[in-house]
Amino acid sequence: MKVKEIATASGVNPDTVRFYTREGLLRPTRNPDNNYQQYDAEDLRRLRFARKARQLGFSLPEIRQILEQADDHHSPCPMVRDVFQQRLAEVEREISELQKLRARMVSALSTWQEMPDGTPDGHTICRLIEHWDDPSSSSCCEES
Amino acid sequence: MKVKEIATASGVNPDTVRFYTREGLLRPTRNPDNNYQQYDAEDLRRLRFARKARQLGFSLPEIRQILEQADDHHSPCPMVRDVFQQRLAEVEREISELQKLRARMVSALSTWQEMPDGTPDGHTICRLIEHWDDPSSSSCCEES
DNA sequence: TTTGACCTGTGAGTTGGTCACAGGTTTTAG
DNA sequence: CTAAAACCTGTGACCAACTCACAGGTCAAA
Repeated sequence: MKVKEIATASGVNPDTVRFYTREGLLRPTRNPDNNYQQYDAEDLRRLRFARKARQLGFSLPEIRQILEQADDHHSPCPMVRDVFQQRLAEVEREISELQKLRARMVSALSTWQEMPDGTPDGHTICRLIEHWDDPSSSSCCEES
Repeated sequence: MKVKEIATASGVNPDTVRFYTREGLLRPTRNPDNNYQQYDAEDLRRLRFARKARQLGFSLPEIRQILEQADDHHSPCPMVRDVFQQRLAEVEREISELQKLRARMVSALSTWQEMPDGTPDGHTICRLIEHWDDPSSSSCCEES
C-alpha cells in the first residue's frame, strides 16, 4: 500500500500517515524502484490502533510505547488498562471543571442582565468581565 | 511598575507579561534611562482583564479586539456578551462530548473485565483498544 | 565592589497534526 | 506516444498560548 491508500483505508490525512511514520509509529519498507513507502496490513492495524487510542486520549509517545511493547511480544494490555484508568480520571476531572465553568457562566449571564453596558471610563474596561468572580484567584485550592 | 512587579501583582509569569506586551495587549512606556518597560495602573487593569477573559475562553485576538474597542471609547460590552454566549454554547458542547466519551470509557472498562489480556499475535495489537467501539467511524454523523 | 536579582531581545520548544513547496514518478486520457 | 493529472519524496513553516533558555546590560543591597 502506498501512502494515500493506507490513509484512505483508515480515514486519515496522508500527511498524518507521513507524520506517524516520521514519529516511528509505522515502519513501512521502501520500494527500491522509486523510493516510495510501502505499507502492509500490519501497518494498517497499527494506524487504526493509533487512531483509536488517540480518540481515547492517549498521547503519541504513549501509543508508541504500547506498539513497542507489542513488538517485543509483551502484552501491552495491562499497561493500556493503567493509562486508560488515568485517562478516565482525567476526563472526569475535565468534565467537572467544565461544569463548574458552565455554572459560573450561566450565573454571570443572569447577573449581567441587570448590569448596564458602561462605556470604559478609565477605571473599568468592561464591567461584565471585571465583575466576573474568579474562584481560582481566591484562597481555595492551593497545591503543595 | 516593572515587569516582575506587574506580574506579581496579577499572579502571572513575567514572561507572560512580556508576551502580552509583544502581542499588543499591554502598552507600557519606556524608561529612557535604562530602556526598561514601565507599566501603570491601566496596564494592570488590562492584564487582569485579559487573564479573566482567558479563563472565560476568550482568545488573545478577541481580547485584543475588546481592549481596542475600549481604547476607542466604544463600549465593548455588547460584543463581550455575544462572544460570551458563543463560548457558553461551546462549553456546553464540550461537556456533552466529554460525557459521551466518559460513558464509552466506563462501558469499555467493564467489557474489558471479561477480556483476556492476550499477547499480540500478529493479528491484534491489543484487544482492549481494538475492540473499542468507535462511534465516529460508523455511518452516523456525516456532514455535507 | 561584588553578588544576585532583575532587565533586554531573540529564538526555540511544547502537541498533533496540516499545509506549502519544489522536484521526481506513475497513471490516465486523448 | 505524449501530456497532464495525480501521486510520491523530504524539508520546513504554521497553529495557540505560553514557557524557558541564553547572552549581555542594569541596579540594589551587603
